[in-house]
Formats: sequence, C-alpha cells, structure tokens
Amino acid sequence: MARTVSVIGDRWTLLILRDCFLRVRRFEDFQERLGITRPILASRLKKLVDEFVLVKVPYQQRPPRYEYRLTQKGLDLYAIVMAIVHWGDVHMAGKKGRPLLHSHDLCGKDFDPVMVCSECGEPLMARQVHVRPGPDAKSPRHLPMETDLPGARRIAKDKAAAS
Amino acid sequence: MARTVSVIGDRWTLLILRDCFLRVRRFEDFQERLGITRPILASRLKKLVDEFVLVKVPYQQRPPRYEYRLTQKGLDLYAIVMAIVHWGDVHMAGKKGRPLLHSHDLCGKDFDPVMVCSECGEPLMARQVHVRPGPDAKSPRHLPMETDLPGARRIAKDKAAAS
DNA sequence: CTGGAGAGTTTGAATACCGAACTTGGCATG
DNA sequence: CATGCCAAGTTCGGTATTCAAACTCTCCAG
Repeated sequence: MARTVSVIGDRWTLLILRDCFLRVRRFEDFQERLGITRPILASRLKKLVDEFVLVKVPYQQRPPRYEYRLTQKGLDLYAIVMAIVHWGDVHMAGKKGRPLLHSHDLCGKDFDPVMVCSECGEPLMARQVHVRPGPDAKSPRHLPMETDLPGARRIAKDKAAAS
Repeated sequence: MARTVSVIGDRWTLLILRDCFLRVRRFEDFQERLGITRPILASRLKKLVDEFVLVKVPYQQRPPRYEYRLTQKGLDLYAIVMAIVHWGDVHMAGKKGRPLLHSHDLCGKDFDPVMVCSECGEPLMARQVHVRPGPDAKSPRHLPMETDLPGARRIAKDKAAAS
C-alpha cells in the first residue's frame, strides 16, 4: 500500500486520474478543469508516465503535441477511483445529490460500485476480513499481529488502572 | 471526488487509515509503525476526527489517554483501502509476492476484492461505464463533452482574455 | 510581422513538512 | 523528595513543496 500511495497519494494525482477516466487527455484541459498550477501538473503527469500509468502519445507532428492516455495499469485504477467517488456520493454529497451518475453498458442501469469477495461474491465488510502475513511479509516489529497489538505493551498497568 | 480527496488525499492519511483497519488505535503506535512525524500525525488525526471518520475514545482516566477508532463513515472507506491494496498487489508487488493475505470470514478463503455493478453484479470495467450529469451537476465549461471538437474549448479563453 | 495555440519552464513568495526537543499529567522507584 | 518513564501531544528552526504569474519555444495563419 505504501508503494501505491507513493504513486497516487497526493491531492492532485487522483483528480488527474479521474479526469483521465472522463476522457480528458490534454495538458491544457487538465489545467483548466482542475485549476492546478502548470508546474505541478507537468510534474504529476511526468510521474504517472514514469510509473507506466499513463502514456504520452503524439497526436500531431507539426508542432509536436502529445496527449496522455491510460495504460492497462492505469485502467486498473478504476476500482480505486470508483470507490472514492462512491464514498463521496454517500458521505460528502450536498443537499442536491451527486454530481454525476454512472450507467453500466452491460445492464443499462445506473449503478453504484460494490466491493465483493472474489471467492464467494458477497459484499466485503471490514469486520469480516482477517489478515495473515503473505510471502513478502514485513519485519515482525512492524506487523500488526491480529491479537491485541504490541504484545510488549505494559498491559498490566492498564488493567490495574481499569479495574 | 474533490471533497473526498480533500479528506483522504495526502501521503499519510491513507496509510493511517490502513493501520486503523489493522486495529491500530494509539498515537504512539501509528507514529512508530508509519515513521510519520508527530506534528503531522496529530494534525491528520485531528482532521479525521473533525470529518467524523475517526472518534477519539478515552481508554483510561488517570492520565487521560485516548485512542482513535473508525466510525461507520470511516469503516465505509474499506472499499477504497482494499482497492488500493489490491492494485498494489497486482502492479507493485516485489518478486516475493504480496505482504499480506486477506481471508474472508464468510467463505473462509483467501480472496481479492472485486468491484462490481450494484445492479447486475458483473465486474466493472472503465470502458463499459458512461457518465451523465446528476442532480448536483457542475457548470458546463467543466463538463467533459464526450465529442472532442478542437474548437469548442477556445471560447471560454477568448472571453476571459477580453475581460 | 503580429498574433495566436499548446505544452511546457522559470522565478520568487507563501505554505507544508521534517527532526529534534520540549510540555503535561500521572505514576514508580530509590 | 528527586529522578525517570510513559503517552499524547506542541513548539521550533530549517528544508522541501506548492503557488501564481510570467516567460519560452515551435509551429501556423493572416
């Protein structure tokens, strides 16, 4: 997650990516739609290209001009973007409702995105999920053993105080 | 989305929230696990509390001490966190694999999170979704006209320049 | 030869962030 | 009583980002 956040974890990058999914592709359009400063936009686009989230494609030669398009890696960010949009719709919408509606070509209906389990298809809830160390697990002191956190903590004291 | 990003869109907040889902709750634990500086951690926790994503709960009185817990609004961020973790697992994992595995209590299996359509249950793909203005749609000049006419965009600028 | 477009680069001031040390309140030890 | 420890912050001086505004560079059009 830290690696992912180092790519998408700043104020502007997620907004740039949302616009990519809305088919915005040119520097000037990003700049005007987002109100982002030009130097920051340039640096964010460069980073996304370096990370292979976007590709820079020439759309004319005479004065060489480029546009930015999502790669497959970039398209795979769709779940993240939709999850964010949906949370905003649920928890941050103003009185009037949501700014955009999404319709699904496959079923033709307006929908909300739902996160489900790949194995059983049920909607995921934080309380119904547990984690275990994987193949690339981090060092012990940084691991959050499910059982009540830092075993080394002075629990005796807390208990004494609580009782 | 802009409103949501203003809450979760910085380098540290998403990492703090991931740790919340891993049942980290105390200031010192966040600080040590993330390596975040104490002033920034304090300010981020305060912001999350102000936004009702976390609540500050006293866990002892003697010297008054608090821990931070997810509210329902915070728990609803799970889809975002899982989407980010999954993208990292797919696109940023090192050779050895992923750092954590998730198992689903309902079916007992290790799983990946999948974003599906609330109406038909099919996995969502960016190209199978179209957007329409919703009840709280933004002003026309900020909307992404699907058609890509090179002349349409100049007008706003001309007006601005004239004034 | 003046005037756009489009995609960026400078530049100097304001803001955010960092590491380290300090504060506060309550034990615990010697 | 003095010292030390813990947890949860604050304060502080210096560095790193971000900002707004202006500038560059390359073409084309009149």
